[in-house]
Amino acid sequence: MDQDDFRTLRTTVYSLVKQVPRGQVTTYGQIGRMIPPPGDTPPPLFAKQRARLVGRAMRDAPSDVPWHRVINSQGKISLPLGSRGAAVQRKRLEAEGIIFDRFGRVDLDRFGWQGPDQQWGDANGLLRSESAENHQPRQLDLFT
DNA sequence: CGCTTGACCGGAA
DNA sequence: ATTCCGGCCAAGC
Repeated sequence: MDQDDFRTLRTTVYSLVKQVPRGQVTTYGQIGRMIPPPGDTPPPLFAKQRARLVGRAMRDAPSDVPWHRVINSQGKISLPLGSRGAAVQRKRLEAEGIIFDRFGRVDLDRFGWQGPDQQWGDANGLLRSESAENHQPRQLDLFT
């Protein structure tokens, strides 16, 4: 994983995020799971999340990337509470029709992106099936 | 250089 | 539900 790989990885992240339609959201982890592994990386190792990298990529995303449609696995905005960015993100999402509950959470079952269509995925060499399964994060747990 | 810091995440307690 | 922990990894200091 050298510098070039990293650039490629970031580019992939951006192109993926660009696929998220207006009015829907995705999560850092979901994007992270769709990134193709760099050639020499053993799958088990790669299977680990790269969510943090996605977050970092969003921090300095080009203006044509809808970074605001990426939130955390809890359905919440991840920027520091009360920060400028957090307010902007929420405002943009609400402008797209996304609803926040009183705890600042978005219902991922309702607004969560289902992933790029197979067509696009194939054309862009994305991971499929097991390793890239859409695996929507749950907000409900098994006990309640 | 080494050490700390996050727009993270899932599992365990 | 909430907290904690280990794993992640580029950036900043």
